[in-house]
Amino acid sequence: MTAQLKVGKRILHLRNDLGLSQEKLALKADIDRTYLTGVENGKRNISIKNIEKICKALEISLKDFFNDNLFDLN
Amino acid sequence: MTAQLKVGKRILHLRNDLGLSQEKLALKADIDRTYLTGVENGKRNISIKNIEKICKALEISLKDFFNDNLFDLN
DNA sequence: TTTAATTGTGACTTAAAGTCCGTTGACTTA
DNA sequence: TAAGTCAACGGACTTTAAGTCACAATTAAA
Repeated sequence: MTAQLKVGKRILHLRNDLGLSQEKLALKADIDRTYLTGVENGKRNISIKNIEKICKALEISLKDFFNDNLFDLN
Repeated sequence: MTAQLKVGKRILHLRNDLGLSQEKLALKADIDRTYLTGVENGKRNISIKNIEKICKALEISLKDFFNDNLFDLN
């Protein structure tokens, strides 16, 4: 699994926890809804700036965002 | 402090722990030497793919890379 | 079973990422 | 003082992520 897909899965999971639609989250993060779709599906090689934007909208630190088994070695 | 700068500081710190020069690490990570300089100095908005490349070269997981006070909530 | 909300896709432009060439200055050691 | 390593920087490129759009497809709910 690529890193992009891991990031996408993580965002999807956290977004569902908050009960937000892609559109609501995209608005909150000030990014395009269809871009967020691409990120969640691992189609976009997202940058640290946009990861940070999304983390802020998800109300989570970068530390906690990556603190998941997904991001363990292999 | 921007997320880019935090990433740069983290890479620098881990690189020094391993006693590697920028050039050695860049070679190991298969990225450009001058690009790594920019990343370490917080001038580059690095993507998740390249963060992963550098983490592999630093022999650390993404989870551990971001498991640092730098990446706590403000 | 139509309507409405939500998510996914392809294609595109443009702004920036990333590479490759080199130079410079600081520091170290022979 | 010459030679080497290292980090930072710059110009000129090529490649790719960011960002947007119209529309299709899926799901929920009425």
